[in-house]
Amino acid sequence: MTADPKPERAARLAARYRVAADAEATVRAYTADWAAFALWCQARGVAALPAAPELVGDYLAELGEGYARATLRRKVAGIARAHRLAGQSLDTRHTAIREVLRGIGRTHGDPPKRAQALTTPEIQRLVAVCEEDLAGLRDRSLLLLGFAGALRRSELCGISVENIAWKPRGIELLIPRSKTDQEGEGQRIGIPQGQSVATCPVRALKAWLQAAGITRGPAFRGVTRHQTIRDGALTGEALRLILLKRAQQAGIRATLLEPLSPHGLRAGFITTAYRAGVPDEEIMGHSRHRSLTTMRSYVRRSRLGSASPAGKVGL
DNA sequence: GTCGCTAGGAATAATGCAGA
DNA sequence: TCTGCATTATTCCTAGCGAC
Repeated sequence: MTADPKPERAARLAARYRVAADAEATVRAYTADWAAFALWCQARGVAALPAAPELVGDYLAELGEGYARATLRRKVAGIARAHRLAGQSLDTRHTAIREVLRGIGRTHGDPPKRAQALTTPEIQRLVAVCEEDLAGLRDRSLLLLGFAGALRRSELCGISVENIAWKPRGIELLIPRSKTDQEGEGQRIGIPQGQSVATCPVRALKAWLQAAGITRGPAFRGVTRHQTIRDGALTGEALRLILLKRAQQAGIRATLLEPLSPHGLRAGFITTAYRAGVPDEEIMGHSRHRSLTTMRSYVRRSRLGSASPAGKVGL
């Protein structure tokens, strides 16, 4: 009797889908975390699998002074993940792990760095330094669309011409996949025309696409200094470098706790919308936040400005 | 050699969810 | 409602590439 090939195929498919279940970034991070822990165990002549919570606690304590608590937490998740894959278990809530993490946080904890919120005045300054050549048109469009759409850098770089629906009063943008849409169901946001021609994201996008002759594929691409357009989409890192360059030209400076990054476009939109009195649910609908708490973390930052209660007590 | 990127790795922030 | 956890995206840094 020959074996039925179907179960074999099903097993292969299942294995392939198990691999695809986690994002590439997660797999990369967890693999590195596990490799580092295994090496540490090997150097001490102890087994990494299964690891006792006390051993993981010792590992964290040794790493403690060099890493942020967020990183240590992820390392624990990576080690636990390796245990699950091997059919073992690691109690990440064991006091030997939890108390070490808490202790490291209390002893060496630094305030987390957050992207500097780039609000309308900063956007105007950034846009003003963009020239009328191809790179300038592209950068202006990138900055305005990223801000107006409250887009993450991956979403901004991932926009293709096919995802843009031109409407009489603006555009409708289809975000095919995002951090909060892992299944790729797609989310649509509307970007209306701006009141000022100089800062209108819709006009800026149209100007860039027309000048670059882009009619399909990635909307935002590399531009060489000789004004030729590359084929592929810009990477997130390229976007960050572009923002840093424009910020330097515009005299916008980063601070130690609030560095400049493309995420500042998103943070800036939320901050500006909140200051303008836009209701929470409308902001969340546009920024595609599912959690009010997360969205409000941006709102708290905005209160550092004139809207802070501390600014209203007559000091 | 310079510019404008891309690629890759390590570290860290952002995010949503489950459970207390 | 708050907190902690797990997951994922982003940041930062460095090296390298291709076009001029």
